[in-house]
Amino acid sequence: MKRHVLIFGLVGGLLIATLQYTEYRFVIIEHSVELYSALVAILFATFGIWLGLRITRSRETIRETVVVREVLVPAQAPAREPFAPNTARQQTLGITARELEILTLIARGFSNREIATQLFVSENTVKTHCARTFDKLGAARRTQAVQRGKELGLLP
Amino acid sequence: MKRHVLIFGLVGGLLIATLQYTEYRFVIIEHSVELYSALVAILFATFGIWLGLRITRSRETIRETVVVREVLVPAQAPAREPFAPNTARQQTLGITARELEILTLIARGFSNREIATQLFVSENTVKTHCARTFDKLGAARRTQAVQRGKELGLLP
DNA sequence: TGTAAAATCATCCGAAAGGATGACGACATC
DNA sequence: GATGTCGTCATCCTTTCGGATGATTTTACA
Repeated sequence: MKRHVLIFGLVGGLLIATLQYTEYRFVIIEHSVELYSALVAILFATFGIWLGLRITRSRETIRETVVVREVLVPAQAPAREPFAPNTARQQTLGITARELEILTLIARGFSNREIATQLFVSENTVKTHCARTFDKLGAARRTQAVQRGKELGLLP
Repeated sequence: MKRHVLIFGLVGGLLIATLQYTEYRFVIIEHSVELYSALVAILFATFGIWLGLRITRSRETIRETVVVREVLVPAQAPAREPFAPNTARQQTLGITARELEILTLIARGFSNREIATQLFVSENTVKTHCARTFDKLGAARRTQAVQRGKELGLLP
């Protein structure tokens, strides 16, 4: 709620500031009353809409809790057929087998250190592979690399 | 909620009062009406956008879950496209809608900062949600959380 | 109206991850 | 033998993550 006031105040302040800045270039106009009325109208129209949406929202939450019961179905991962990575794409991207191997381990949620232990290499090596892979995939983070890998068919 | 109305009205009234007060210190030009209108339009457009985003955000999560339930009824059908998160598992794990929302964004490869920007919250908040989600999933890293989420049918 | 759950935000601190860069050996190929 | 690729390892530095903890606000509900 503090934010509401803050933002409102900000908008107001901005308006005032702008008006003050342009002070010398403006004169009072004859229709200012109508203008202000319009402003107030807009303000309260928006406010009304906001209020309306807010009220109707509480009803939908009730409907939600009613329906909750009828579903308890697990509905889970279908039997996964052996995954075949897209080797063509891998080659066009210039991703080596080792890099894909490490990307797979990243996707399984391992840290660099854990990967290094599993592959019997140093953590620095893993990081190098990571950096190269991220570069080839255009990723900045490992989660992004995993996502890209799945999109490109490199990962299951 | 009643307090919202009060404060909104108060701030609004204050804004109007300020505008009326400064009215006497302004000068006019020929196109002031257009400029004025444009200014007000821009301001309230911005305000409206913020408002709209805020509203849709709150109810989106709710509506989402409702739709999801209807889709989930035909259960074990493999039709892959419309993904239905495993709500039962989500509830047994105590993962809230917001947490799942953030987990989804993590899976898409966004950083905490990016997620914070998208959801209009602070990075600290995202981190809090992350920590809670990781705890509930028994994950130590975000990649691991994503992996667990997919295993449990929370993510596509 | 009071309460409990969610969501929000913050700060401190250490660990993990990432960027940039250089280097070295194994191996294949031309 | 020169060249190129790949895998390996390192250092320095910055950014991002994650853990722990406390606080306030919002929302739903009894």
